[in-house]
Amino acid sequence: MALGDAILACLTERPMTGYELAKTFDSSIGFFWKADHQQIYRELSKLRDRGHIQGREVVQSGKPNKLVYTLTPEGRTALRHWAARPSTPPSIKDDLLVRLHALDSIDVEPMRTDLMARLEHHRDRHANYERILKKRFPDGTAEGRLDLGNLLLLRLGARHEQMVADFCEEALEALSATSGKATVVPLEEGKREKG
Amino acid sequence: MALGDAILACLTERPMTGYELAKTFDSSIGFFWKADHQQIYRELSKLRDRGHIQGREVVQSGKPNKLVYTLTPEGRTALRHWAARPSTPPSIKDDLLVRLHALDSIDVEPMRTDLMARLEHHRDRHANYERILKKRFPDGTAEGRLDLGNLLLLRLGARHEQMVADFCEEALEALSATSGKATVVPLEEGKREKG
DNA sequence: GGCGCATATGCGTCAATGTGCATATGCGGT
DNA sequence: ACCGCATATGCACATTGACGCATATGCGCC
Repeated sequence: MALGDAILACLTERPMTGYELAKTFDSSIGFFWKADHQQIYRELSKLRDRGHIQGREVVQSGKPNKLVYTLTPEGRTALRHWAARPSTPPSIKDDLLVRLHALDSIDVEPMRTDLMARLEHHRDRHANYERILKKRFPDGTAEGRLDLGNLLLLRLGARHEQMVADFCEEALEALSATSGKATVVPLEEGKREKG
Repeated sequence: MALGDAILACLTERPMTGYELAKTFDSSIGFFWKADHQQIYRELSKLRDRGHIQGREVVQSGKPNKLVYTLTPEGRTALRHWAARPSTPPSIKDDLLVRLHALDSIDVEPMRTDLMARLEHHRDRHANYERILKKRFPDGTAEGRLDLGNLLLLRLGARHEQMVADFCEEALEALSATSGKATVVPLEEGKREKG
């Protein structure tokens, strides 16, 4: 039940609707955690049933009415209880790693293409973190406890992306050295499976 | 369908039984990917139904007979097809990050305890990666394509653990500076929820 | 002789997650 | 008039994952 707690954590900042939460999960927290709107609405219903959050309907014209969710005292307590439990270190579970493990049984060219795309992706995200860091923490220090948490969060994100980007570069270099050496028969076009 | 492909990737090395795969997922690949034996057996059944792997029963005395699974040509092709698709960058999804985001609504002491445990955990893993690297790649270079993949894999693992460990240290330092400042009422004993 | 352990495979259930589809409406473009 | 888009919420289904439990047997320990 981690997504529920992530939502509670978001609601400590300010009351939000499911729609807003979905957008939040598309930016700030969402850099670390992916969740689409259905997942969030479902979790919101559960949290409401448990009494951890309270919904207040706001009538709107031209748009559907919205439900603004607020943390209840029970919700705050639940969040604190959850945060007091030891965390479980997550595993990485990146397709890239599995492919590396079977590197001599797969085709190098798609792997190189993928590594290049990933390199760009992680560089973009890194730049994004750095941009936000410069904007929110120009002098690299935080004042309150909330700010401290977000500063640390952004720093971790930046470092992580930096590290993965470096890794992609290194892997590409290493692959260049052996490229075309033991390449298997190319895949026939039109036979590739899709996601 | 990523676990299935991870299993196919493992079977490129050598034929294995479900039991052996479970142990593999507890060590080498398992550093990045957690899967218990039930999950693996279920996935093996699916892969067998698809014709990606072939089971050969080996009669044993004293122990239950074992099923040694081998990659079929179809399985190899499926793995190559899968590896030719672009990978999706995974999200981090670490409880620690959620807690940091809500840092001013939770208790610091359990957070510090947790960070210390995590620091130890990631240091241990880092040491483990370094140990394996020194043993398998004493001069830091790989010969074949398979070795190259594993070298890169271990290097990524080592760097990742190093980075997270550094982060834990930094977070602990930063928390020390503010500790006891805005601490909320401590949780009552016996009221903590469990996993 | 009973207990736990390693070997070896598997079922059942539930929570978490992912994907597609449904509904309702105003606004701006073609 | 119709289409797509942003706003706003939600159901249904399938897959994946986590957890407990079941079965079968030989071996060493106390």
